[in-house]
Amino acid sequence: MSGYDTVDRALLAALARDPRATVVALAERLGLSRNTVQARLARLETSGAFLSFERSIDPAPLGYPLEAYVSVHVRQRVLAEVVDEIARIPEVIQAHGITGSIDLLVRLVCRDAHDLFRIDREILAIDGVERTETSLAMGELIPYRLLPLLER
Amino acid sequence: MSGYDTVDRALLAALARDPRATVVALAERLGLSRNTVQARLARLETSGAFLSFERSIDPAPLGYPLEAYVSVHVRQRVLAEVVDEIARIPEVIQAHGITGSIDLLVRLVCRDAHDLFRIDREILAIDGVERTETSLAMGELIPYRLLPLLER
DNA sequence: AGTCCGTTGAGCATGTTGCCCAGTTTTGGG
DNA sequence: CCCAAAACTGGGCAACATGCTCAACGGACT
Repeated sequence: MSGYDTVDRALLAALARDPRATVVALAERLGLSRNTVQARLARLETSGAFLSFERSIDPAPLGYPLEAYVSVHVRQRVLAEVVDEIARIPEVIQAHGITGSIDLLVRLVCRDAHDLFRIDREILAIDGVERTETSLAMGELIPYRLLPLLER
Repeated sequence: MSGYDTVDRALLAALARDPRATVVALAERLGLSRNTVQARLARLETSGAFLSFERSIDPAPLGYPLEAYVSVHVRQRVLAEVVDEIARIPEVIQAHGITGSIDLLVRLVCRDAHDLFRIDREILAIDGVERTETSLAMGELIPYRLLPLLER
């Protein structure tokens, strides 16, 4: 299942470098035939190698320049319900269940600090939420990247 | 600068729903002329509305099914150096400087729990790192999304 | 030997892209 | 209120990429 061979990784790396690259361009860059690249790309696509395109849209120009992580402690029994409630908040863009003392790590974007407080209160008001801990992301010190992993 | 009008947001939403949609398809879906859509798309692109394509590549099939967040406490003076060192670890896919007691929130992927421990030790060994707190992401309870924000 | 799989080169119809232009509508400032 | 700038529209066009098919070649494995 996990089996990507060297060619697949090279293809993904080339794509990561230049997402707009045409199939023919990728083919000659990798020294492969256009047919091969097309087949492999199709296989990668259907095998689910690509995530939603939403991840590539920058929330900042939309008016949400700030990103924050909110750790949410939840009464275990009602975790599912709490998640449902949190999912209703549009500013929440992702949430992970995590190990450790914290139950939920919620990732959200907001317009400003005031906005963040509002959303935080909204989460706190949810039944089953015991405590939250909000951390404002000040800067992306290491910008999202996958190339180091692809190039190994 | 932040100014996206209704049409831009609709365009982005349509794109988020169907990333492979052709320009003509988007045009008729929005009831606009192909020329307009093409112009707006070009403007969005050059204005930096889109982030790197790497974000749309799933690390899991690459052999890294696990994701983890590591909170890193750093001696303030050497923050930059610590970030440089952490950036050398290929499994690190992102890092934010955040407010609160924690200095650095590092996001990484790994092959398994053993792998995670190894990387954690690697971070701990960096000069200037005082303490780390590792949380394994158990599941994406709310999958990454931007549509709720686009649709308002 | 025989079979399967990935690759290659070729070809072809179709659709999309990127660009041009002129005319019309909408927008915002004076 | 009017004018000018900006945005939108419809049309057209050449170049190109796509998706698909086919036959042929090599390597790996039974």
